[in-house]
Amino acid sequence: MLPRYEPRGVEERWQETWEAEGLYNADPDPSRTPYVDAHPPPNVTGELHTGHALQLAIGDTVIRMKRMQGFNTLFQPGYDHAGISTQNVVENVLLAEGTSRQELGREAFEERVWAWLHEYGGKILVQFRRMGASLDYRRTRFTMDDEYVRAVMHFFVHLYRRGWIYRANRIINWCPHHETSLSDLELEHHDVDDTLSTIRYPLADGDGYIAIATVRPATIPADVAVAVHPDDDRYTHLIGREVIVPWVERRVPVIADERVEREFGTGALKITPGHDPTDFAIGRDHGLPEPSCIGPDGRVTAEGLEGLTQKEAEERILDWVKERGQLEGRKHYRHSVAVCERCKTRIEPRISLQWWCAMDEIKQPALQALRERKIVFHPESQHRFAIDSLENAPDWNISRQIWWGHQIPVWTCPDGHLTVEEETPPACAECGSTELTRETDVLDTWFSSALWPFATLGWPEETDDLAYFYPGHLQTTAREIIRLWENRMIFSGLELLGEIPFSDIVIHTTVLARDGRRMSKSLKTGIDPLELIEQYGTDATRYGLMKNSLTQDVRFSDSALEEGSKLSNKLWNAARLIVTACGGAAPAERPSSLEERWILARLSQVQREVERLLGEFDFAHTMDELYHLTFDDFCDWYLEAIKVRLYDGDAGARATATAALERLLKLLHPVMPHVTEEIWSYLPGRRTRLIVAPWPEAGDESEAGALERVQDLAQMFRRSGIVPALEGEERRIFNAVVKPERAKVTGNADAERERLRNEIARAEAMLANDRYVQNAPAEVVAAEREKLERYLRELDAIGD
RNA sequence: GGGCGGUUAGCUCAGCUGGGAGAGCACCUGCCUUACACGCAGGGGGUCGCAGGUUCGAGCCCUGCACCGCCCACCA
Repeated sequence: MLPRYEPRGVEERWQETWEAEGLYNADPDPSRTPYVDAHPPPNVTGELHTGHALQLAIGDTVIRMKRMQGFNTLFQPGYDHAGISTQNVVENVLLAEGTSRQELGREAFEERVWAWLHEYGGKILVQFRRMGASLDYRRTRFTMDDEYVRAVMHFFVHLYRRGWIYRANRIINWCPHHETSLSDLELEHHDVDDTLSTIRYPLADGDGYIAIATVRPATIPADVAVAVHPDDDRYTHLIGREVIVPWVERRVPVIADERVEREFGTGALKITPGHDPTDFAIGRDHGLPEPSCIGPDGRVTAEGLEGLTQKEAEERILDWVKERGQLEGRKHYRHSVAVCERCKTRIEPRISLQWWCAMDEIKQPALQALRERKIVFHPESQHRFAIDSLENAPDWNISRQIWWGHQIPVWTCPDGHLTVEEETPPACAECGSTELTRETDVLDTWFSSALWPFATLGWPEETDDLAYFYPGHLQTTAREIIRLWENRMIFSGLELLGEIPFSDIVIHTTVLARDGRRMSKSLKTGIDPLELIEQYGTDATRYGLMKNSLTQDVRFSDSALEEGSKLSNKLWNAARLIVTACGGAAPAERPSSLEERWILARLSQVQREVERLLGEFDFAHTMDELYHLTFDDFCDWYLEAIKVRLYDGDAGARATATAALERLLKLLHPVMPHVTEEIWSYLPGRRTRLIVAPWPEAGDESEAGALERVQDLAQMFRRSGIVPALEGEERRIFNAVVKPERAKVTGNADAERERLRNEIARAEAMLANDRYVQNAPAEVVAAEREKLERYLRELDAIGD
């Protein structure tokens, strides 16, 4: 064993061994209790980032503890086809080749995607292995697997037959680059510098004008009205009259609607139902037409402006308006604008025929389960948010006009009858026509994600896996995914299987870049976990990531990983001492001395604490406990105290030391699996791998404080140089650890006496305060008295 | 514009139901003590964002303010 622990090589070796020996495998076994974490499937085109790494560390730590505790653990791996995202990647490849998906056609394009995926996709699972994640890789699922596709089709047909899926023409978010609809949740909002133009619309009867403010003059050709607030005195006399829309010179009415903000702009709003969500809502309520002047590609279609970009059309229209003296002014205006989260193209609100899933009924059981806390969020504060967002969830736009994904299983005959089946039907269900054409839209990626916890287990087939492993337990995810995914898994699970898919949701925090900004590829602020692993090792990276973050988003800091690195090295060297000194001493807890009873009690105490903390998914404090147990208690006190006895060949000390080390390794294994397994392999009499070794029984902890007095006096000795009056075992331990004959004292006795006298004076003053003694709880006062007595005794021990 | 979280040592963060301000890193001092110098021992350093209030006692509770971050949101 080398003096310095070197994770490189060791970690890969154990990762391969564990997997090869089948120790990650989970199979139904009625004699054991399952524990399941269906790990969030990353995008098939993705690469490991810090969020994944943290998520894996958290999930794997819990899974490893549960596995040692005897649960039949299933840590489910897989990846997601990520519709738009993947299509985007492959389209970029095509672009570089000078072609496009339109040129290839749909079938050839899909083949290209598959080909690309076979070559480059799914590599992220290789990176998952480097995090030491004990996923059952045999069970890797992909949301485009044949079985999974069948599950998605089944889900769609199920919802359709329930009457919850319908088709409707509504205004939706349209990405002109991908030429598809997007749900509200797939947008980002960016602040942009824009120009607000004030334009006069002349009254049709030639008597003055009404001025409106707009940031999008290019949509003027599709205006169908001008709206004002019903109580706006400036305009009430104009309601019901008509104005003339510039450029197209069409007469449209002035209407009244409360949704118009009187304070904004001129207080008059041009109504363009075809290109603005608010206008669309107002237009529907007033029964207005819904013309369009912008095509799916974002270019203008209005007469006289065909094929122009919106920018060009805007200039033409503004010139037109200016020539006629109708341009009242233009001013700088900064506001937030929706963009496609994938390509950052500005969203074009557009009326389009889409498939929807009605939410009213399907969400009710989920809301009830959440309100009854059958699912617990960690931290608790996210619980309210989950309920609120589900309560307010609008109908779900589930169709996308892209090519990569699950094609909607709806067929139409020439008469327009719809046939909805899981597999291609032979003929129209209504008229028997065999001339069927399939719906070209695909489903929203999250539609298939919603099935992850049970489609991975074979649903809709009634498999043994499903019966045994469903419902699961743990779910780890980021905050922004709650509405997109968590809520949808919950209502789908309840609807299809009648049970919640998991019991605990850990919302981990966002790790920010070193400078406090968000990690992002485009800003180049990202931190590559593989580089961290290269530098610190997997164990240290796991430790460092979990040490960070609890309630608030936290900046990435290397010092936490360095700490992890030190911990693994410290553990390694402690083991080296015990292994070399004890040789093949069989581990046995037979404490014959105070420090041995103490360390065993401390191990039990910390174990209970770790069990409690991990039960609450409090990872940062778990790291803290383990670090101090290892450094302060195990190494600096216990090992220092028994070192000499180990060298002297004391059989009891050797057996106990080996046993204590075993317990320490077990406590650390869930967090630092590799270094602990490596050390474990050096210990005598090994029967099983540590990964599947039984979690220890926490024992008696009554002597966990037994060394406190010696520790206090040792510190005092180092400050004052005065050897305290200690006897028996306490004297022996003091001499073994502190070595008075060799220790150089840095402080002095006078300073120590001074410190104690000050403490005594403070305590006496507190106890002399009547209001304190009368009002403070009795135990607080009693504790103060004890402290005073202790100070007096210590002062006595070093001589006044 | 809503909702949530934050503001504690030079840096990154802990401080559980109010009871003598903590950790790791960095810094200073002493030690190459035969497990580990990624070590051991000791130390310096903080009006706990600001202003009020409740209390015998406030980092923690209440009110107001100021910054910072995240999520959400149809003022064109």
